[in-house]
Amino acid sequence: MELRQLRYFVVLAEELHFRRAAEKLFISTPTLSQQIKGLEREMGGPLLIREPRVRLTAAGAVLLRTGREILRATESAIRETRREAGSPAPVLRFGFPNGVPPWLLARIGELLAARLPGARMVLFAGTTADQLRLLDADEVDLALVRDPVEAPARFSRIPLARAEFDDPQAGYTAVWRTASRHPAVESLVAAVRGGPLTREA
Amino acid sequence: MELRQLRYFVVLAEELHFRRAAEKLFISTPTLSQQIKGLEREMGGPLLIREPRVRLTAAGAVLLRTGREILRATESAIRETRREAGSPAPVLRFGFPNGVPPWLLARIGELLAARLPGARMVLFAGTTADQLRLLDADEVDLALVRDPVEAPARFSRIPLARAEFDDPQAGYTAVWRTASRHPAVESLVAAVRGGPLTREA
DNA sequence: TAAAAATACTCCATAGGTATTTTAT
DNA sequence: ATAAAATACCTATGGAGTATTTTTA
Repeated sequence: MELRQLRYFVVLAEELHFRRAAEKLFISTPTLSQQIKGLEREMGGPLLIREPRVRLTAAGAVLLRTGREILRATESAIRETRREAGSPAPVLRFGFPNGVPPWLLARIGELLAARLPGARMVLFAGTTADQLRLLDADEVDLALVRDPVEAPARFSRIPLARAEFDDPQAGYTAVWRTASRHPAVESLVAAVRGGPLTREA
Repeated sequence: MELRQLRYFVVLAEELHFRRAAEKLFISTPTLSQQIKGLEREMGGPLLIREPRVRLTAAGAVLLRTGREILRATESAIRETRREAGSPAPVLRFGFPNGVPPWLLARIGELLAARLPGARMVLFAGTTADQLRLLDADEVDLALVRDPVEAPARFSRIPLARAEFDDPQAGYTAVWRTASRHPAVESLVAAVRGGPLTREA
């Protein structure tokens, strides 16, 4: 068992819906299916009944209870260890364009909290042009910009989400200074790496 | 943070020696180094002082305490969930040749316990020829045989350890029926996959 | 100079993706 | 007809290996 599987399972057990859970986790449904199957094999039986509606089995209920406990303990361990290491709770200065879908900001906040317990986000709204200027001036650590982006080489980027309701072509890309070693930036990029999230409406 | 990193760190914190810890974990020292470094990056500071002797930092001590707690909670969660799933504690019927180094049996037992809490091993000693016969008769699930092995196609195999003190050429290979879906066999093979363990005397 | 940990690289298992099928409402 | 989950297949990240260097008793 790995914590990743447990994080996935707990979200799925709360949502009781593969697609919604996968969206919350910034992964695809097949990936979620696959990871849950792996967990079920290790547990020696199904954790969820899939029909007619997704619901927990007795074993699933046990793993939800104990799993939450483990995740809570993990966050607390990270927080305590970081504090003892003299590492201050990281603050992510985060720029975003006007009109960004609120759910996207919320998801980013949740991801950050799960990876770096105690971390804080400071938000800066502004146009895409503003974002790049703030990045350059080192006034934000990470910026969300609307596609298409032309980012100079000193910036790194990763596609984050495509907002279909807005414009089929318009998506959002996270941009940061390549030189940045900000732990929250690293965590977020690691968490999101691999796949843009698509969410309708 | 993943449980794998925590398992590695706890063993390392107990051994206070990279090579010995790596052996216990059936991995190489560079792999251990790399995983511990990843953990240290996430914690924002060193967990161990490496010179002149490996010892814990204050942050490392915190992570050792909390990490043990998390691993204990994880084992308990697995055991409870498996019980609720109606999955009986798996019993691994394990054949081994006379003269196998005792530390190898002990390591295999530890690995099994970590992956499948509550699992039991039933041991069968005998010659290599005995082992293959027992496998064929489905009287053992997994057998350790001395190299070189000629195993028919219906058997799968994975190199486990090379006993250098015995004969530079002599190693041990784990063999099981390819058709076997025994959870303990799968767990052990997953745990060991990737690398033979070499241990002197 | 021996032993321990870290680097430098290479490799591959598997987490994760897209496309498609199956199943149930 | 539609939506949800699973399946099939492919890609590529990063865990793990071997070989080598650095460092310190």
